[in-house]
Amino acid sequence: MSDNYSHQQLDINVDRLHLTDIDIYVSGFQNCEASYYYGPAVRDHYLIHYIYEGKGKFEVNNKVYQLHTGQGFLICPDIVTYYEADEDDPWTYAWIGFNGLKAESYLKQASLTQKNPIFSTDPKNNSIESIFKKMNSTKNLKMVKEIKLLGLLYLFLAELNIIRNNNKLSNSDICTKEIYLKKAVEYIAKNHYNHNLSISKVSSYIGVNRGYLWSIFKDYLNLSPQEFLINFRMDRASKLLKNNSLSVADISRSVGYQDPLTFSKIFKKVKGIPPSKYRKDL
DNA sequence: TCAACTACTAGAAGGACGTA
DNA sequence: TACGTCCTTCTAGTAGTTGA
Repeated sequence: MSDNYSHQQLDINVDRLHLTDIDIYVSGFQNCEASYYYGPAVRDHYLIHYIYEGKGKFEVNNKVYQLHTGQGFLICPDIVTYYEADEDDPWTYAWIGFNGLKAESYLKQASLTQKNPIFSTDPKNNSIESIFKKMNSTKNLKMVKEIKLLGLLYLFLAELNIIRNNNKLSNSDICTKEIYLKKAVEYIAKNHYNHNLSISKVSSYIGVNRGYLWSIFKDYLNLSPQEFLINFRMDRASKLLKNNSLSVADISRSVGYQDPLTFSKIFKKVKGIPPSKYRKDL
């Protein structure tokens, strides 16, 4: 089973699947020097930059975007990007990095995608800028920093949605296949992966034919439903192995395998080493 | 044309047993 | 307790088909 999956539309990477809707990775602020650049490089999460002032260029997918004050750009996971501050009027920007089960979906609702990574704000009523300023003001906080950033990120996505009139979107605008896929992923993730779950049960729950569900998974994730489920279980098991009070048998039952031997075999196949050795190497 | 389904076959899951 | 090998059962993958 390959670790690298190229996906047609959703860009969901199984290695980075989260059990939460949104996980905040990083946030920051930078007053760049002339011609300061980053890349070409890839990120393992979504990263949004907002330009407070100045100019610069952003390159992705062989396209070059000349950007200025009040604009911003999205970097998607596993996509090579390059950005550089202007020589005469270098930009000052803020950024926030995140990932999660609903990251892709929320960005899409705000019309921010790999193919459409640029956004612009209204200078007369710049609610986006005030949100990023509030994000920057959390830098000295400790316990509540992530919670506050999470709230501000949701607010940013909602504001962007309003700016682009995407709040008029109805469910009928969302592809049926994506709804099936989302329901399947949620069914697996929300406490069904740790039971005796088969792909037939998932397809029955959604109300589509198993073969048809397989083709949807392949189209969007370049994975079969079974591969997705196994990857999800092994990812969860890897996290549980950090807890030394749980035996391998306990963990195998916790991720849906009644037989610890079967679990060990599959874990070794996916991760390359048996669970006991994986724990020792931690 | 494409969403959705059918049916055949390969291979994954898991049980039994042995070993360290 | 954890893992390896062998074997059987049955589930999942997918090419081909249907029908709106």
